[in-house]
Amino acid sequence: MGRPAGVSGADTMRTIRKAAIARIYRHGFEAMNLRDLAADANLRLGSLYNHVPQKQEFLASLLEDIMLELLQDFAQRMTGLRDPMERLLGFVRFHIEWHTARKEETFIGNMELRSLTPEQYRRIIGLRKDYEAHVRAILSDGQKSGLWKLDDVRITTLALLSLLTGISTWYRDDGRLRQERLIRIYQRLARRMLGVAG
Amino acid sequence: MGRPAGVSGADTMRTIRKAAIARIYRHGFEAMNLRDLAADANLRLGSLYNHVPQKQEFLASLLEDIMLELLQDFAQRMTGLRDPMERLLGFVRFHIEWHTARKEETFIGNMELRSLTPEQYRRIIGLRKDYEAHVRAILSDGQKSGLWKLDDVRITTLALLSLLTGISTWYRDDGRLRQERLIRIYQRLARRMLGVAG
Amino acid sequence: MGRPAGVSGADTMRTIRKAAIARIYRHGFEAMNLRDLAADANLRLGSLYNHVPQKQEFLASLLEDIMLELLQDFAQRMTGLRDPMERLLGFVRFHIEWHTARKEETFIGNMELRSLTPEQYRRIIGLRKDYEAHVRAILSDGQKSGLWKLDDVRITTLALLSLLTGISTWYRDDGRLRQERLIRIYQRLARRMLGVAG
Amino acid sequence: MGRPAGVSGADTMRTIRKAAIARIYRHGFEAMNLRDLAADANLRLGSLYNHVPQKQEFLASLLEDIMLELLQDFAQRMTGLRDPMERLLGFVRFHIEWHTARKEETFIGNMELRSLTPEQYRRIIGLRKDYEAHVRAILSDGQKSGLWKLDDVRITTLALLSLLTGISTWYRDDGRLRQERLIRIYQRLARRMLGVAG
DNA sequence: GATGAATGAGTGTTCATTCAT
DNA sequence: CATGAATGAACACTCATTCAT
Repeated sequence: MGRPAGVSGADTMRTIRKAAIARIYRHGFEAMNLRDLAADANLRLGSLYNHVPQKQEFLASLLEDIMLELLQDFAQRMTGLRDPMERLLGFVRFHIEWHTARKEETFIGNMELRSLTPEQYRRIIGLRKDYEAHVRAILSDGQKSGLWKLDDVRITTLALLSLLTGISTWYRDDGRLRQERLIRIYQRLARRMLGVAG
Repeated sequence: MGRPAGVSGADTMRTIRKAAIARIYRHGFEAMNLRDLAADANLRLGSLYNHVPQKQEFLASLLEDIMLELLQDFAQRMTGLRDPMERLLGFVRFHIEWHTARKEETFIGNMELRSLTPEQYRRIIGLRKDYEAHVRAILSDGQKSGLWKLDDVRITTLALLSLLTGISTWYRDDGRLRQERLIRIYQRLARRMLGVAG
Repeated sequence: MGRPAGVSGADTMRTIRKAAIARIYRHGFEAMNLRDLAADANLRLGSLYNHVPQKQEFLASLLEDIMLELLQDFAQRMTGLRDPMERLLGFVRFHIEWHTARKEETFIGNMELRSLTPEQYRRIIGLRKDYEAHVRAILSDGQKSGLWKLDDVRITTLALLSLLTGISTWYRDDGRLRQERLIRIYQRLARRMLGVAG
Repeated sequence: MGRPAGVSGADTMRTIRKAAIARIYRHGFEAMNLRDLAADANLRLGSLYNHVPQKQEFLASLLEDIMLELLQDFAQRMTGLRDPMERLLGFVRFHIEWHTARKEETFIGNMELRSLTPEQYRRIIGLRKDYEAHVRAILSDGQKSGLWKLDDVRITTLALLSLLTGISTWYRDDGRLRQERLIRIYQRLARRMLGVAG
């Protein structure tokens, strides 16, 4: 009943988060019950609460972490890129790589916002807006420097994000398209959409 | 107690469906409880079952109806259009009009598939594929007739659908953009994305 | 599973309240679990919630009803009595009769105040103060009319109430003292305590 | 982690008991959870068990200690008093002093008996009876020596105890009455109640 | 002696579903 | 058709207790 040998809290936590993401991805947050989640982490239900506060707050922290990681990885990838075109292509590549490698995370990051309390919703949606703002900055800079001429930068940002994020709804690792090819196709679609010869 | 004057069964049914769609839209199917739904239709919980089968089957029928209406409206709108470019622009207009006018329906049509049983899932997803096939046919025909030259028709179909459907995640009736302008912008984005001068 | 023949909601409610009072009396509110309470009323746990809102709110409503009944019965009994001495003796009789006939109710009415939320506490304690005020009025009137001469009316009120209410902690229906004799003894103690020859 | 400097086991124990008494006083034994209790003593839950046996047994030992202290302090105070009247007044003073100085202890000593196991109950209630017996002896001796003439010594003992113990339900250290005055008032009430001119 | 972690047995509460009236 | 009431299965969450470290 006490602590088994060689078990660290941080490890357990990681296992729980992974399992939660998988479960939420498959059937949604509401449909995930904590008994099963505990079982995934080789715990009894009660033990889960040594790691997780409340189901509801757990979701928020999960989504927040996902968004923070996304932002951080994005920042790192964009480091050093100046030219808007270069940044555009870099962004497309990054977004697809992230959204295919972290398919489950991004999916629930988009779907489960409605399961948040209003307060939590504001917290997470803020991070989302940050990401959006970075993308908008790229389009805006390209617009200013005459690289492309858009009807509406704001709308085009949202359109571009929808276009790319949509991938996560059908992408399968074992699908017929190698990821590299997928990136090339979407980079071209993006360039064209902005009216740059592709 | 008998039926209150002036209330017909079909009306009640419509009220229930509307209320269900609104509730599912806001917080998801799992989070909709039937007592509240009944209240929306001015019924007590027990009475709901005079109109609705099982919660689960109710969802399936809701989604099916939505998809059938979408397909039917689409077919009607496309009638008489031959030229792929004309069809493309018509489709963009139709899709946006439908997805903004029926924002809640389309949203749950995309989100709640995972709440279906496998059997129901197959049933509904089939209709979805039909819609997709119609769109793919447009792109394919344009490709054959040399109107545009796409890397991958299948992928581009999905991309186009994501692009357009994404609108329903942020569109607000009272937003700054009139719908007509939105359609124009997206028609241009679509044309450009296919590599047709916009 | 539906409603059994000949069962009325009001009857069930009465049964539940009675059972709850008995259970709370014996082991306290916290120790009363709703599964057992339901069983006392021949219900399954879920059915209890057709009659009871929340455990917490149920307690408050129980205590409130007890206090309201006490006040009402008190008012009725005091009707027509003017002379402070008559009222004093009438009050002693009433209080003992009520607190022995309704031993369980009064006991939990005194004990379970601490299980209330602050809000509920204020609600109930207000009624209690009303009862106290009625008793104080008797002592005060007697003081004014020179029937007795007390050091402190307020304190004596509390003392008198403690004196009488204490009975409910040891009184047993099958005890050696007939109730009538008990009343006589306490009436004498009360008169004496106020300094009136007994 | 080792023991922090300057903290002895006995101190910790005292802190825990104090905290327990305060918590039980406020919301009852059942409502006191050990995690919070540990926190009060600056401990984590697990560490509590280095000091405290079982929750249940802890309560019994708490109540027993309280009763033992009461008895011991009572015996000490009564030492040397012979005359029943002197003993009566001495008892009233002692009881009030103890029950106001140790308000929390006496309160839970009266309230939490029902949370004991039958075995523990017998153990504690025995001590209570001892105290009662001492008080009864005073009344009985006074009766024999003709100091007062009571209808029923046993009942009057209980009445006297209720009268005095009731103070602990409303007494506040910062209240309007100085303790000395309170004692005088109650000594008078007691004398009068026994029919001795006050 | 202190701590983090695990555990099992509850415990209140929700909810879809059924059915006599 | 509407309704009140019953039911079982689930569910999130709590808590006393234990024990390797």
